[in-house]
Amino acid sequence: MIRVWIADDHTLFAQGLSRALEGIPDIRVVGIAASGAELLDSIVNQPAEVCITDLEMPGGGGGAVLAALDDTPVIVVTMHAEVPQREAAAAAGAAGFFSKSAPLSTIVAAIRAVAAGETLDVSDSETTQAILDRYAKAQLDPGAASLTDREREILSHLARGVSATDELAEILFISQKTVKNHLASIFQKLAVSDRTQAAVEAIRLGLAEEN
Amino acid sequence: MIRVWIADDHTLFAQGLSRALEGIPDIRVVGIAASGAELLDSIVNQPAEVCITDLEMPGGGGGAVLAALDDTPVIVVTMHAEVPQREAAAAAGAAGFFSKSAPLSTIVAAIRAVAAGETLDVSDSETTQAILDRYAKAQLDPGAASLTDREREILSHLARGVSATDELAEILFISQKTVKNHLASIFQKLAVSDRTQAAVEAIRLGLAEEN
DNA sequence: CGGTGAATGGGGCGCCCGGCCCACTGCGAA
DNA sequence: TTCGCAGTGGGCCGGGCGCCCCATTCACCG
Repeated sequence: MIRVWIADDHTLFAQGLSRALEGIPDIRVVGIAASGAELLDSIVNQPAEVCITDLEMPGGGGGAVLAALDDTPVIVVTMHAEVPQREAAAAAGAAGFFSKSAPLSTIVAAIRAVAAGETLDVSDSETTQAILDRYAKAQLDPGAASLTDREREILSHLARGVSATDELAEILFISQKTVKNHLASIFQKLAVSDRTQAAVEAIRLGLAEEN
Repeated sequence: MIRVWIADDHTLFAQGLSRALEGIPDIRVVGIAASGAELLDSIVNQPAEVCITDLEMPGGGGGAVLAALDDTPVIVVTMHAEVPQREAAAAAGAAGFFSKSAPLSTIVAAIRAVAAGETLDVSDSETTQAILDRYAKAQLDPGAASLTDREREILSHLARGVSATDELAEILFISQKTVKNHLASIFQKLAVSDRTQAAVEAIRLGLAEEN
């Protein structure tokens, strides 16, 4: 579980990014700040493995964050992704640099990469891309990662509110007994004890959107 | 259920806003576009009640959207929320105008307001705020709206994976029988038949974050 | 060719869940 | 003051859920 702090004066962006990251099973947003100073104040009580910050902010921008946080990797996400900003951020110690035009999946991969100790060289986009590819897929819990296709399919229905054994059997064209067998296997892998907890976990893992 | 289109070349912002709005029970994001032209192309096949767009975008900005969509209200959300932009957007027929520094709750209220036919006068912030206050709370399903405090409390625990009757009773300091009575009342109000469906619905209604 | 695991089924069993009655207390509104 | 409702609690009962055994088929892999 990678804990992340977000600092951005564009509240909508920060809240939206936070919500989006909440859908990533191995990432948790522990706080949102509207300025670099606010972030530095709060991160003491609420530590994190990675910080995401904008550069230009009223009341202390990302530069202060880069200067103050030596042991926590900082990813800079800004609108003005020109070469001067890239180089300035890199010189200040940024572990990554991305435009707000980048897709969510890129930021997610970058968070995992810098959390693992990687530094994304802003001047070498090829190497950066290669590193991001290696961190593209979520580091799922050992249990969730071993789910089979059929089990994931059942979980997606559970996450949408199809909970009765007979309904699941009808949808999947299998006997009720097989549904219960799959569920028993799911319970074990997710370390839960009933289908309600399995549904909650399935939603957290983002399985509701599949199929 | 208010259907919303989002057009913004800042992919991260658009995806984040989309995710954030998905947590609002009476709003559904039906599409994301990276430019105004892309939005106008796609909205034909996938209609919506409200559009949210940035102004400056490569490949057709929000101006084209404002000009083309007469019957669908358009909310402009941009970083440069200066007076000239506000007035230009209003003259072009924007139903609302907000900075990306605005909190999510403001945008949510604005979506509901313009979906109901209101026009948010960009030059009169007092009147605008009064209108937004009236649309601050979600238009919940008749069932969900009649939930009592205790029922909401139980749902919030369900949404976090506390599903067993004895655990719920222990947390709430009441007997297991009372827990089951509350659950029976919840099932009726939410039109569901078991606690798994209730948990899924509770998460959809955003009750997991409460308490 | 044998092994492993996924997917499909079966039987039995104990217990909890959900549905249906009911009662009492306390608070606020009519 | 009376009425309604939220919150608390009880009893009863049938059915479904979760858990434990088991078998068969098929694909893949060493």
